[in-house]
Amino acid sequence: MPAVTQSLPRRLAEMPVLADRLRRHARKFTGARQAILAVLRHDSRPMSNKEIFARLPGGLCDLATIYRSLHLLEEVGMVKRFDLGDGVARFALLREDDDGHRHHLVCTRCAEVVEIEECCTPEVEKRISERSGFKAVTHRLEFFGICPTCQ
Amino acid sequence: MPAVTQSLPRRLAEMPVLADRLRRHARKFTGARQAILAVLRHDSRPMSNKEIFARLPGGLCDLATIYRSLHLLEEVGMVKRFDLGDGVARFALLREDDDGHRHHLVCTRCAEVVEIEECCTPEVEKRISERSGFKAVTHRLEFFGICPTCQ
DNA sequence: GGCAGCGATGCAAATCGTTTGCATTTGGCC
DNA sequence: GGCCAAATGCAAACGATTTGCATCGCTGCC
Ligand SMILES: [Mn+2]
Ligand SMILES: [Mn+2]
Ligand SMILES: [Zn+2]
Ligand SMILES: [Zn+2]
Repeated sequence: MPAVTQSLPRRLAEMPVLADRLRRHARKFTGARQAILAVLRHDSRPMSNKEIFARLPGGLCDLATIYRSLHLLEEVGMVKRFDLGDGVARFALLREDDDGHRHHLVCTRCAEVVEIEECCTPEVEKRISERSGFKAVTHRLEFFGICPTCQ
Repeated sequence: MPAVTQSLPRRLAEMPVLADRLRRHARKFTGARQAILAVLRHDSRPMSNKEIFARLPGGLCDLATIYRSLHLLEEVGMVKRFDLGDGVARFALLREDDDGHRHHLVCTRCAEVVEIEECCTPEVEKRISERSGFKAVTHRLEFFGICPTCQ
């Protein structure tokens, strides 16, 4: 049980609100999507397609549908994609006013994931942009280590 | 032509020295490995297996051999693996006294890669370790943006 | 509430990067 | 030169993700 400051539990949107966000984008609120959103709402830890699939009531939908749904949810800004360095995409629900920028600490033994509150690069990003001539500079930062349990 | 400060050209080991580093680990200095190291020595930008393969004199070795060779070179600390976020592993030669810790700025349009000199997290890493109880904390940090050419 | 139409889904096959089994070759060392 | 473990070629296997296509089911509209 890592002692890191977890970000405060953000109030998660109710299902009808999520349905609305989808319809606003001319997307359907299907059974599969409802179930996927329910899973993501239940646990804020970034989850892979397979993890989500495994938590769905048996055979509710095909794995391909999960992949397609998460793409769509990412497009409309309802989920954020994370790359924790193991070649598997993970997703977490986003509040409507959240850009999802955040970082994690991942145990390299058991893959436990802890959200990190720091973002060390507010001004660094600007400095890099100025020096390089690159525009729209963003960053991806993840920490790795061995969790207390695995030590 | 990005204006970013490229890291100073580090003196690269001569081929015989590289051969030696391999033999010291009881590994053979084969034709394939010699060619792969030559490619990496010629261009310090992190390169994928396929990129290296493409620069090798026609059919000098199989792609599988490149994969195996890079694993081995990584094991003995002669190359460093980078993950620039596109699902393809890239590798760069390491000097004997270099741990290879560095960061990059990647153009999301044309994939141009620029090495970044900053590492914003010397003390952050320690703070995170203390707060989380995780040991051996490291980090991976990459920047993304749109290069001058692609803007 | 019923309907048409477009978006969504299931299923299977395809992709892509990477790994691996196995028979064969080769570099390093005496 | 010869031995032998290490290295290689080739093709098949893999795991994550994507896609083609026929079918199905939300939604907006009447
Ligand atoms: Mn940040
Ligand atoms: Mn760093
Ligand atoms: Zn752990
Ligand atoms: Zn570019």
